[in-house]
Amino acid sequence: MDEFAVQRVLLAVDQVPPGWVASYGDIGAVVGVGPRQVGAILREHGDQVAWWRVVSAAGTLPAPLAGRAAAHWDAEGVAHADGRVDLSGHRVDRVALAAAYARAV
DNA sequence: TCCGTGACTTTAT
DNA sequence: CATAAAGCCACGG
Repeated sequence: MDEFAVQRVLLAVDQVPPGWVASYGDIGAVVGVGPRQVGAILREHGDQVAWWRVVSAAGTLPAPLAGRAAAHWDAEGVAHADGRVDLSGHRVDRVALAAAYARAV
């Protein structure tokens, strides 16, 4: 396991503000790892960050996770239906995320 | 080193 | 909207 990649991914997820979401691809592009690796990292260290703010490009998450994320989405005002987030109005700008990440490093 | 696997993505049917 | 296919990258056997 590449611990440096883990740290970068967790830090990037930390830059997603409440009420907003990013896709695995967004996070991966910012920290320089493949989207699949982002998922693998969140699977093991997701409990340390706001994992519900990271969803697939289609706005979905595996069934069990979508169920638990729903409460957070409601609490933060993220529009969603049938376990699927509405990315049209809550997806963070990839450039802004990269900038926030750069400041946080 | 080859191969299967996965919280993925994009394009084409 | 549902499938399929190909690309993707790191990990473990």
